[in-house]
Amino acid sequence: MERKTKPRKMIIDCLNNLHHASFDDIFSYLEENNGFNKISLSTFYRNISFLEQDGVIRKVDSTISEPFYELSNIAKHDHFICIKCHKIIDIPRKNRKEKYDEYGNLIQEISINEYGICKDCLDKIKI
Amino acid sequence: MERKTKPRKMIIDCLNNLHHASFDDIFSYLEENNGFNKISLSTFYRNISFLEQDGVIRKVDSTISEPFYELSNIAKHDHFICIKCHKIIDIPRKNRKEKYDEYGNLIQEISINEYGICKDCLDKIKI
DNA sequence: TTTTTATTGAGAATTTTTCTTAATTAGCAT
DNA sequence: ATGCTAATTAAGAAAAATTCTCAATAAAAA
Repeated sequence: MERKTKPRKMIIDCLNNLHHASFDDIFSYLEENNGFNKISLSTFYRNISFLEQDGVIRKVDSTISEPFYELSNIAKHDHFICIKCHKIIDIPRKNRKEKYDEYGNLIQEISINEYGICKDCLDKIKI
Repeated sequence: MERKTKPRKMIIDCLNNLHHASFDDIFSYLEENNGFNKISLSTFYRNISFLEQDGVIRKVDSTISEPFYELSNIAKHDHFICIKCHKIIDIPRKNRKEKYDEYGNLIQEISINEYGICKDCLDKIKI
């Protein structure tokens, strides 16, 4: 049976706050928010994979930076990744359902990453 | 000055043949096609990053399997990845140019991975 | 509260990646 | 062709990342 342990709760807590966080981001968060108790690195590794296998969190790859994690209890969406500030913005996705492409392959899931310059960075440049 | 050394030529040779290959795939290829000479692991690591930095090869991430490499001297395209046989199929891409999204972010590049069941696997299931 | 058993923490063990250095070799000049 | 020079290699050492082991702990059930 799966138990709601402190490390697991803190990882979820972290992602509820940060929304997108790399492995190291999450680990730092746990260290900072765990008072004087230590969080064991091996426990951390174990739980990241555990939560990932379990479908609680989701790993997203990025060409320009570390892979990051997000909670998967939210609607599927695409990601805009700013090449200047590395901010990640969730982009709502139109409802896509399974369909066959023109070659006869059945597309069940699509993952889209958009790379570019976010509005904030554009504004800074213009000023 | 950059030299066309044997290891580098063989990596490119490998990708010319296999089109998509993981780190291990490429290393195995080099071992098998290098006669009695050994290829050093450190040299291999060095050259994979070298060729990647240099823009000769490109790394593509996949949720369901190891990241794979491909030559980058071919037109940009999307990828269909079969969740059954893990085959990767290049999908031609309509010409996409820079554009602003509805939030004011400038999209310069899009990476699309499609996951599903390829035609070959579908055919096998149907029979 | 007590019992049961999944989970933790700490460090050892393993695996992956990078670094170091003498020997080699690709490409240029002769 | 032959020799020169600097980039590159092979091999192993070193460092970094990940997994494993197991006694101690703590969540959930009784």
